[in-house]
Amino acid sequence: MSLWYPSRLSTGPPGPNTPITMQSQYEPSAVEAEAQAFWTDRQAFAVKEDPSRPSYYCLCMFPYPSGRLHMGHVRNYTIGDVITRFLRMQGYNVLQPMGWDAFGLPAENAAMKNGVPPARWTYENIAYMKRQLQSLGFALDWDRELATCQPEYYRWNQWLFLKMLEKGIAYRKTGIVNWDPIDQTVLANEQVIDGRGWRTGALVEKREIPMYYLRITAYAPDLLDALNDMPGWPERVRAMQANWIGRSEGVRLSFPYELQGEQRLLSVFTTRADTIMGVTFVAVAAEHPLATYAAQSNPQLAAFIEECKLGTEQEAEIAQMEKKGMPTGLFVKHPISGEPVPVWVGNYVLMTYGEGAVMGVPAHDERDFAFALKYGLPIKQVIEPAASNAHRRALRDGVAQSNDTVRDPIRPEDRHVLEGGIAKFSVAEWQSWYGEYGVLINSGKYDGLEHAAAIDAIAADLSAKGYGEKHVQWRLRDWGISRQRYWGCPIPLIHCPKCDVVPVPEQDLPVVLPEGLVPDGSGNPLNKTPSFLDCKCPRCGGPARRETDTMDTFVDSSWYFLRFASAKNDKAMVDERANYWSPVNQYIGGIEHAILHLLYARFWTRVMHDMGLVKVKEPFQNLLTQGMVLNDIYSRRTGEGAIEYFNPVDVNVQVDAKGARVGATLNSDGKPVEWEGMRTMSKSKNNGVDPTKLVEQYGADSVRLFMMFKAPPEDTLEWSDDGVEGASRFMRRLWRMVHEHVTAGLVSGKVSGELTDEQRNVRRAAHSTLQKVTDDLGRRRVFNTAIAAVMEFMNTLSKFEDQTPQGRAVRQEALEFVVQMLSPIVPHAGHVLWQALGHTDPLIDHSWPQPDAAALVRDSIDVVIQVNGKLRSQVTVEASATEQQIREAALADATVQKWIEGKPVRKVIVVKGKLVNVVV
RNA sequence: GCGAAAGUGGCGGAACUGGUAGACGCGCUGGAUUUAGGUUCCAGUGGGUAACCCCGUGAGGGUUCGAGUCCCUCCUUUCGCACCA
Repeated sequence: MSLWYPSRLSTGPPGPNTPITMQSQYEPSAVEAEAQAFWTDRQAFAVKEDPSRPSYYCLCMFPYPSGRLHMGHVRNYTIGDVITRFLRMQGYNVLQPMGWDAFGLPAENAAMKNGVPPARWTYENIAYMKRQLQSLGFALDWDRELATCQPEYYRWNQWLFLKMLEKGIAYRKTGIVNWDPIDQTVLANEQVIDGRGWRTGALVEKREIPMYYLRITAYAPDLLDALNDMPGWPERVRAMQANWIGRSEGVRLSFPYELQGEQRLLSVFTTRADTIMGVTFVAVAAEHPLATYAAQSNPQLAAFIEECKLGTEQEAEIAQMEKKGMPTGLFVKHPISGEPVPVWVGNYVLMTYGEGAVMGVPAHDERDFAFALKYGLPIKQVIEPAASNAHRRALRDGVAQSNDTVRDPIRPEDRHVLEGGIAKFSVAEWQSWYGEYGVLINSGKYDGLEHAAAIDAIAADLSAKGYGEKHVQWRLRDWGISRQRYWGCPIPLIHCPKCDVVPVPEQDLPVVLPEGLVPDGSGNPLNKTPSFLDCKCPRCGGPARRETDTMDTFVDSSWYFLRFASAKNDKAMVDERANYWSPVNQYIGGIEHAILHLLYARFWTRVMHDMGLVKVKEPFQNLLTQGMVLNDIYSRRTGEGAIEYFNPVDVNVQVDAKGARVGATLNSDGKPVEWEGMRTMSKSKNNGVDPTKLVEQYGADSVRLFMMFKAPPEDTLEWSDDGVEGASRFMRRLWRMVHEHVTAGLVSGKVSGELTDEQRNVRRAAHSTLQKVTDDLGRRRVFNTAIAAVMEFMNTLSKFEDQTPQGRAVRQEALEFVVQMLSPIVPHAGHVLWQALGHTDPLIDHSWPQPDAAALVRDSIDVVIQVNGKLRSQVTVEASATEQQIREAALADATVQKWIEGKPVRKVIVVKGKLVNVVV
């Protein structure tokens, strides 16, 4: 239903100077209803593969259907929509799909709270959130919608998992999980609070259970190398991924020992083999076989090991907890000196990284130092650190000469103190040693060698003895995908008492997850569901039991973008259409996914590529990581340490005469509340903003405009109601400007003939604004500066009052530019204003305008003049002025003369078209 | 702890390639319109100073004719750390 021109789009253009009746008031709800109805009726954003046109795949990370859209979603999808609409106007065949990351823990938590099956909760959330998305006017192809909890989707997880199993990419081994002994259930990390189960408060135990892993480590070198060839990704994301994959070159070496009459080896990996003569102990993980052996005859040690096993597996916590250890009483032999080295159990040694054992060199490693100091272990210096940063870097990079002098050596009197046990030296002294490269001392035949040469020599000797070799170690671990939970994709395996683990045959896929179950917190409900559990062994036909573990939800999100491109194919996981659309040209989502999701998707795509399913290997060509949305937090202490949080809309902020914040009070009682700064919107801090209410109050366009204007896409965005108000004010201003113009009669925007100076200036501003906005939206992908440029131009245009036919033509062209430039951001208003300006073609099908080079030409340029680098004056010169002419004009300027009076001019620097610097 | 990033007016930000610091907006101040509030419009708004000018981009050094931008040291804040998604 159209409120303004019921038949405009079918009856052709009005004649020149036809009086126009346009609603004088901007009513966003009516405008948005009309534009959305128009797009829906035409299925304007459903796209087909068309090899004759350049394709563009613009994708935002699909949401978890948590119940309601939050402002982070709105920001994410608005960025994607602006890019989509801009590129569509540039002539691309643009795919922008949407779906739902529908499996996951929150649905189970909701089920426990409300007794509603996760499936129902999820589908209701999807329905609600879909309406919210539609109200924001995103140019989405809803024909390709998918939810990962649908069997039509997850059957292909299962299918590919079985293929991976065949190829050895998927395999079974044991892994450690958090076990709640009261609820008899496995907990996620976020369900463990201070080492206790979130519901039961029971001390959480670690359990080893069989799980399935995907061999992502086999792809580690390729995943790392390819990062160098991904210019469309932010540097920091590539750096984070590279660190995560963590390639490190070093030496794997072994400490021989005798146990129960047998010769064995204790292996460690180190990047600092040059410090090997400084080893004074070896630490092993609590789970290490040597620790287990020693504990058999040592109850104290056994107790300590149990304590370690209770501890966290989380890297962040391990790194920050107190380093504790206990001697095993066992000794191994130093692989070079043959001297006995004590073996300790350390709570900071991870079984899952490397060999589960580390060599301790207290003099040159911070953690080892802390450990040695605490337990009175010897500290032996074996590296003389280089004095200067430059020299240190040179040593590290292997470019230092071996005869480079080492300045500022440790004084000999400091040295001997260290060799006899607990050191009596200052930590400041010692700190200059650790983590540094230098020249070896106290290392026998290796004395005098520098870092790289020392490692070479030591590795060669170890290799000759069979005690070690150079080795490349990766930090990346294989991807454990088993989850002992209900609401996920079933792992398609069957346990047969006779045949062990048997894959579900391909023709029996999908293994459908029963949707009616309600988890109650005591383990996976699938284990109590015989209709799911009981089955026949596909191999022997005997009674068997179905696997009840489900897959990590990162599996679902590792290939959904390929499925969007192969939507609704019930015969295959993906098809030729995926090759038309992929890679995703622009991927947009939160920085919090910088490592895991993006790395898993890169891995999964490579696996599909290697199986010949898709041509693409690297799934995301360009990546934009949008920042978070923050809001103020207001609170009040309510005695007994309890804190009550108040929503910012209920708070009145007091400011001083300059507008600086001086305090805040609660609207309802007028009493002060405390401002705790700005944080991400959350329920617990009561600082959320409901997108639906905002759309009702201001309209989707104002909300979109505010979010794009407030901050660059990658930065955090601070919510402000005043800011949305400002965006709304701008929309009314835009509306009024077009209204005033068109009610005076329509004119053509084709400008020809002689223009006055003012007309030329306005026209130049219009075209240069268009040039800037095109660059900002396209190459730079920043929207706040594009909007600012349009605002600035509108300030110019509002001062232009020329009502001559020529002046009105200039204004018509300018307003058409404004509406077009803003239309990716405020598409509803754009749609209606475009018609108001007399156009019969819908704006979404109109191509993006091109600036006219002739309109951009300037006759004169303002040149800034500095004297000794300080701004002193300004002159206007002809655009064609030579460097010599600019210099003369600058020196002739009266103000400049005053500043250089009596001083000889030493130098004059001329930056063409911009600036002159006179040095006196 | 390790890894990654960011610090510019009262606030969000702009300055893209080393070249006029503070565009644009919010807030604030004064004025016009209005019965009033709101809306709208006009003017002003980094600090110091009577003024000329001086000082100013987290702190301190450096390179340069010229530094928010490049280099070094330090401080603060935010994000990630493998079962939240």
